[in-house]
Amino acid sequence: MSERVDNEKAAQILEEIADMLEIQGESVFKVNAYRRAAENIRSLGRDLSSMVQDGSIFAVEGIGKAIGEKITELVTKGRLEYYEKLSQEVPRSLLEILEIPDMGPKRVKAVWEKLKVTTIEELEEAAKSGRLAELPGFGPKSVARILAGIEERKRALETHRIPLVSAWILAEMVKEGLLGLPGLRIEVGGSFRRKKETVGDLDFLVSSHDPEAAVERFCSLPMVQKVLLRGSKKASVLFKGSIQGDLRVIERSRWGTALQYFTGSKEHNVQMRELALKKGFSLSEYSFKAVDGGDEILCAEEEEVYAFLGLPWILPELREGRRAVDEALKGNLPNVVNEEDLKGDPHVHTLWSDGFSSIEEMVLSAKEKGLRWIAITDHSAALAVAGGLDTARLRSQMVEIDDVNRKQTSVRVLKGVEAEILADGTVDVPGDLVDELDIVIGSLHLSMRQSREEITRRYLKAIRHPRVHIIAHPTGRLLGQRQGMDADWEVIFEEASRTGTILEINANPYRLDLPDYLAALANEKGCLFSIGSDAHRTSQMELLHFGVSVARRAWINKDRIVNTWELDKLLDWAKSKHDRL
DNA sequence: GCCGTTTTCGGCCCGACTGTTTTCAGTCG
Ligand SMILES: Nc1nc2c(ncn2[C@H]2C[C@H](O)[C@@H](COP(=O)(O)OP(=O)(O)OP(=O)(O)O)O2)c(=O)[nH]1
Ligand SMILES: [Mg+2]
Ligand SMILES: [Mg+2]
Ligand SMILES: [Zn+2]
Repeated sequence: MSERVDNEKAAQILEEIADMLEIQGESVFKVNAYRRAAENIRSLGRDLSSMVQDGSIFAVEGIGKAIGEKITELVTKGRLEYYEKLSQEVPRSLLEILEIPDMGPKRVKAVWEKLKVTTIEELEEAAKSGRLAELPGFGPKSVARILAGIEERKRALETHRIPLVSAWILAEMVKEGLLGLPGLRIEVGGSFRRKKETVGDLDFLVSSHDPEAAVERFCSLPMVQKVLLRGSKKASVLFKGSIQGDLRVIERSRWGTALQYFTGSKEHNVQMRELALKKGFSLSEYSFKAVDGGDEILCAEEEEVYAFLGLPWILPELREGRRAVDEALKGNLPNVVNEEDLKGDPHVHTLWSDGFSSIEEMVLSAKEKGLRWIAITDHSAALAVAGGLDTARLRSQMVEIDDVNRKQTSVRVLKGVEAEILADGTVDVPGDLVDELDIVIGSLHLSMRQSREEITRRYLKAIRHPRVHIIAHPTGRLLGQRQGMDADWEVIFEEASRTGTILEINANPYRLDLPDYLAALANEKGCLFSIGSDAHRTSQMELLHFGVSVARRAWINKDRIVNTWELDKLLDWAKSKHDRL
């Protein structure tokens, strides 16, 4: 019996194949082809199995005949002979050694062949016994670095990616610590600037009149646990908490090319550099250099880099993979949403259920943010654990909302509910009051461990409900804590699109749900979106921008996001749902 | 292994830092 191979699993297998091939000494281009295919599969919203069925898998960038056939075998049979054969040849534990800093494929191959080392424990033993230092290319210093890497790995248990919001706090501390450098310009690049939901490290780009001092200050920041590497132009450190920090120092006149480089993604950089080569220039973080040895062109701002290649400036959130340059050349970049475009927040909790702020406090917070309306959407009765409101309490809440709306008019308060989608797909909408509700959110907190088929059926039923306007946090994932539910998202999104049921991008930074890659699929299916703070206290309304980032990363045009609509349009849209069924 | 408004074969981004090396390979960003 074999398990269903989902996209993530398939991507992992392709990455393992890449690692194993690389250890065997295969061509880096072949190895990169597997890595690129894996990366592209991760960004697919559609299930591989359905793409194998209709053959569209072969149309995915970076997937040709060989890899396409392997994926086909993998998802139809649940196993892949080529992978199993490779796994026989290359011990799996060698792939763990690859995770030790400074242990790349060449060195892993060397210790395996010459010292018969296949595990981290054996590597540690070989290092301590002095055998490792005798290998060509190794010496006392590299052995010490490797041992330190092994120790750090034991200490940190898991070197994992951290949520964007946690990185934010650390980044602010680092920036503060560098204040006062002469002529300082600083920006966080990498996945942080691209607003990826998690970041693997923090990448700081700095220019200063005193570059040496910049490196020095960075390496001696109080939150630095260890300096991993330090030169005149860059440094890498391990912050306390085992998150890595990379610093790159650059002349102000080269800021544009440097920021473009350090923002990535790697694939985007490669594509930019390939495009430059086609135009006869070699692009690096320093400049464009004419390949024929002619002039060097410096770019002080990022816009100039893109302009030089005939491209509009590309938003960092769009710079994943190789899509952005292709679409930019065709003039197909999305008209993305900005936080200022949001006129309201359609998902807010209060003291009435499991929130910690009153309706009035939430209104005040919304007003400060410049919002013109919010929807109070406390939980429905079925979610008793979260203090769900029965009909009587909901009626009382409505009285309070009317009252708040009378007292002030700057923020219009909508009457809503976050209604539980029950195990059989019926929605816990309070029948008596349904005509008085402006907005009904349907969401699922109970029986989340049902099968893929059952979850899909539940959502389809909820989407077909004439009163359910928004489906909130569809996958139910909690970053770093809980995997999202499995469901046939393609079918769900098609039905949401057909019925005009709005899909939420939950802006809570531990949810970000829909996640970017699924929101992108829903966008292709023509769905509408709402960005909801799901605030349970006033301060959480400040988190809306995380949802904005997800929407941008999903290439959604702002007119598909209902927060940007005039309120009347949204209310009309909600009222007319039965016409679209 | 993938890919192609100059290609179906011959390319595939470019540079910093480290340690070990007598001139550069390996790793990483
Ligand atoms: N041209 C080029 N640029 C690279 C390469 N590797 C990394 N970069 C650039 C682009 C990356 O966004 C940036 C920072 O590298 P990181 O390894 O920190 O990656 P990134 O921040 O994108 O993702 P992360 O969340 O840290 O794993 O450096 C490369 O091989 N070539
Ligand atoms: Mg990074
Ligand atoms: Mg980095
Ligand atoms: Zn909620």
